[in-house]
Amino acid sequence: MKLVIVESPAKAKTINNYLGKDYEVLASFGHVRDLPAKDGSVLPDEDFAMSWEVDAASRKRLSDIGNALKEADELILATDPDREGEAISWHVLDVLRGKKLLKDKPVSRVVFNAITKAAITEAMQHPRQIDEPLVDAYLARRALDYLVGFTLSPVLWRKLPGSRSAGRVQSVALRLVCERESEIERFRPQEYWSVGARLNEKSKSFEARLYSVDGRKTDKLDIASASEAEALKRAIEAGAFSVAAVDRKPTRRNPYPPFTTSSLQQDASSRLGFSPSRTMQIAQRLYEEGVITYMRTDAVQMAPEGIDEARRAIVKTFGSDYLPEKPRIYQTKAKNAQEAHEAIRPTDMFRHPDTLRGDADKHRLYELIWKRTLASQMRSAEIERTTADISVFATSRDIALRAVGSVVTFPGFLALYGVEAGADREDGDEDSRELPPLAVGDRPRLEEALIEQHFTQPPPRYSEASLIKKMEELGIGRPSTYAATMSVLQERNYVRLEKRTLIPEDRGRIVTAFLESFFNRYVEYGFTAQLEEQLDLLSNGKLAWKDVLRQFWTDFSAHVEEIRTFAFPRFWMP
DNA sequence: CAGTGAGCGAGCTTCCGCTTGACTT
Repeated sequence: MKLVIVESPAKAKTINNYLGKDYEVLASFGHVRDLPAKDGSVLPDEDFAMSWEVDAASRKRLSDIGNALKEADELILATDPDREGEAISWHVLDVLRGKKLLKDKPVSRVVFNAITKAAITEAMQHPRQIDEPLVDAYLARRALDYLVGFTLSPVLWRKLPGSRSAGRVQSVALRLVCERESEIERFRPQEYWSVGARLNEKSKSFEARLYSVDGRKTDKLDIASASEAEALKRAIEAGAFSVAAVDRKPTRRNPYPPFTTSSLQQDASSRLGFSPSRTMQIAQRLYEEGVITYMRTDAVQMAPEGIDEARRAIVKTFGSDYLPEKPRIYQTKAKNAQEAHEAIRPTDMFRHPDTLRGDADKHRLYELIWKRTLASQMRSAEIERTTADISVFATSRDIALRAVGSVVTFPGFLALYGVEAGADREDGDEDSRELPPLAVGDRPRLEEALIEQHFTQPPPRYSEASLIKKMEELGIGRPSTYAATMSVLQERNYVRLEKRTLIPEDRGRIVTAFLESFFNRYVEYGFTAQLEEQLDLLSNGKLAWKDVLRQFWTDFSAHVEEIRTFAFPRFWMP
């Protein structure tokens, strides 16, 4: 019998089915050990010695694994194919060796990117050993996070009473919220006017907007006062109209890629009103029931089986007109993506949402995943976009208007997964606006000249979901921790959630101001990205992990000492 | 003499990332 170790029990169950009787698959339930949450867990002065501690729950798991190992003649470590996965294998192996349970039994490491029979069978034929440089990169990451957090936090306690914590991830997330708030406070709304006309041709009304005045194209903010707008309105009212040019252009809109953790959290937030943590709780249940693939992922790729099933489901549901000739392949754009899993998708595309039993939230989330997955493989929507240039003549000014309309000539994926209003383009409403059939030389008549006052708007506050999206873009945090980071910022009273937007508390803003002033390097938006570059070199064997840590610690500790002993003026203390 | 209050010292907080139950409500 061969003993296989993976991290999650649901994954263990699936793999057990694929591998059959000669194997026993057990779950480690995540990292089996961690640094104790107290001082001295990493000792820079003792060559960065790290002390590991097995918690009570893991102790039980490890003894189960140990007992199974007694009956087994081989150990196969099959945790995720990324840095943290390699570390889990290393931790498990290190504990088993420490207990002298391994004897002389062979140990190997296998990795697969999708939990499918083909991928696992293939992986089993290519075993390797633990990737030590990758484990080293984990050790450097783990130690650095500990040293930053457990050094900066006490400095904060001392200098800013009431503050609670700082860290590589949470402090940057907090900074994003605070900087956005400052932008909003600095923002001065600017007045501008839109000018246009409601015209009529062949008994059908349509709207045209001001395009140019005296031969110069007008920009959004060009008409800044009521008097200018009214002058233009009078000129339009006095004029006559002629269609000078009509341009019809077919365009297409492509579907979105399948869900990652971050994009699922965003869409569940905007379309269903779920918080990221609620989304993850529901997704976890769907995963445990075997209904969806793993929900903590940064990959947009689907296993070939998934793509194939989606394509067959499209034909069955919509007919072959909705199926593109070739499968769509998506590329991950997120920085720092590890792509240890595939995208989040239904495990069975023929499991229609309406057949899913269970509560309403589960049904709604599954329906969103099902639709997004299916849509991601459907044909593009085809849209005919018409642009009509209309000159205004017989009036005091040289004015041109432009009318834009578009008609969906083939819905494609839009039949299933609509584009959210205002989601990614300002002129989104024009997608559905239809123009009458216009031809050059037509003389539409004026129904009404239109002017309207507007003010520019400040940037919006972040929601939990949009902050996570931003963090993902910066490569900060991981799918397994996005929701947790949102909770930390609130528990520390650094931010509060109001109408699903994040508002920084005074305490959060003071902490951010302090960190920006005295530890700017460590809360820069690119700090994690720079760290990741070093970790890449490390995992390629081009750097030694202790050298990376030593370089970091030399600068960091000297700087901390300087700030820690600096006598702040009394007024600093709140 | 009892109550008050100044002053002192001890103990506590804290990171990120991987994973579920075992808790309570």
